[in-house]
Amino acid sequence: MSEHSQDPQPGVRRRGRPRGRSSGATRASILKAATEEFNHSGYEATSLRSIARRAKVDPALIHHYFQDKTELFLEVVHLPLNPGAAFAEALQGPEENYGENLVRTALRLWGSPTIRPAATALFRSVLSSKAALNLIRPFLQREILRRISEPLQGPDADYRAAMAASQLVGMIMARYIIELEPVVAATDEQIVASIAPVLQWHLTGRLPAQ
Amino acid sequence: MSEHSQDPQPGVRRRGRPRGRSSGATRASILKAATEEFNHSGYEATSLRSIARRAKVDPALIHHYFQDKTELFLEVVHLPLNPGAAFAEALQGPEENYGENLVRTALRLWGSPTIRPAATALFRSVLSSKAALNLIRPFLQREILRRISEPLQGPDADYRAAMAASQLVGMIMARYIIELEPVVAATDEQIVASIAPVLQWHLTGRLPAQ
DNA sequence: TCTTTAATTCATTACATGATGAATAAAGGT
DNA sequence: ACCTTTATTCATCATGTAATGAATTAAAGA
Repeated sequence: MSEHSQDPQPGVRRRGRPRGRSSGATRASILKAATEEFNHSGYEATSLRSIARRAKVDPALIHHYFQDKTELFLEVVHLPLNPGAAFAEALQGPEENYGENLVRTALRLWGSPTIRPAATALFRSVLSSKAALNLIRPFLQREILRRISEPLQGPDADYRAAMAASQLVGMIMARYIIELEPVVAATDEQIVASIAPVLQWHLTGRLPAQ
Repeated sequence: MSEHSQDPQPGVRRRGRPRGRSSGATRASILKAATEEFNHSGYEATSLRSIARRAKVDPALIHHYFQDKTELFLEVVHLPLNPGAAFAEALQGPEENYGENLVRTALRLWGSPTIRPAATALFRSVLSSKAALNLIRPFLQREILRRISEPLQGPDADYRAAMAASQLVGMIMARYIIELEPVVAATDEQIVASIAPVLQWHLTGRLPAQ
């Protein structure tokens, strides 16, 4: 008889549409759970089931909202990410500010609690396989590096932009992916003080005027 | 009748021990195939079957030589890798050479065809999941960063060592993992010229004397 | 020559995964 | 009141995975 009682067993949802629940909420909670899981384990090692578990939802429900795993992943990383524009903006002012503007832009992007998990998820997943990397390398070249090298002059502008990017990427890795203690603990201003001159050096071959 | 003929069907090996084949050879070829696969796809996305396929061997044979997947992976990355000692050696001479010595050490390590695939395999696999990262972060702190910060003075030695490491890691990523065209094409000397002053700056807060 | 040991493939197990197609229950429109 | 749409779980499938235990063949040792 107790199975005919209608008290909702906690944690287990009854089959069928629940009372007064608007669609957007669970869809968003699936996206949130997916972001966290992809961020933690990368694309390959994340299973739809682990996402469903985290979102407290049946795995099949994910397929109701998203066609398949890759579509879900793309939505996770596409939503908040448009770094190209941000970096282009960083290179507006006078040349001697490029370095500082770039670090500050990166720190601002990764400082945002909506952008950071998506961005690190993308990082993790892309770095974990050559195949995934080949997919986004053109985007990287075109959308990021191109914009950085554009305002530079000289035949090796591409090389210098890439070297600057390498320091930026290294800093992001150290602080947000590897999470090296001293880099995590440092203030944004310390990071700027360390990194801006380096970017300036890579980009222009000169040091910032002090 | 043709199935009773004894001409060896090419590509398919007969069951049982083959003629005149010494153990070490296939074991080594499995290791080589594993290195390549782990390097290409990272730990998670690499299957024992894909390794077996590449080594032209039955999957079960892998278990004959290696207990399980993780043991195989550990052997792939443990064999050629002892970067701690190499970096410690780089910090022997006078302080004004630290930067240059460090880049050259990194370039030499990654230049070796036996070290490079194992090292990038480790990179890929470790970066792709927080769990894997937590496993080797202590090693990283103790074996690498500690050695870099040791000869430095000042209260923020750990921070400066970490920042230097961030530029090193960024360069390695750009050149060997992401494979940005201009960085791949650059000569070792160009890289040294770009990176050594940066490391020097991070480590000592000063630029190299020119 | 006989026996043991090693190298190999084959057959199978147990399980996780992504995906699909119901079934069920409520909401919303007519 | 009906019908359609939507949100949800359930049952199930096909596939791929790591792993294990034979079976088979040859080498090595006695």
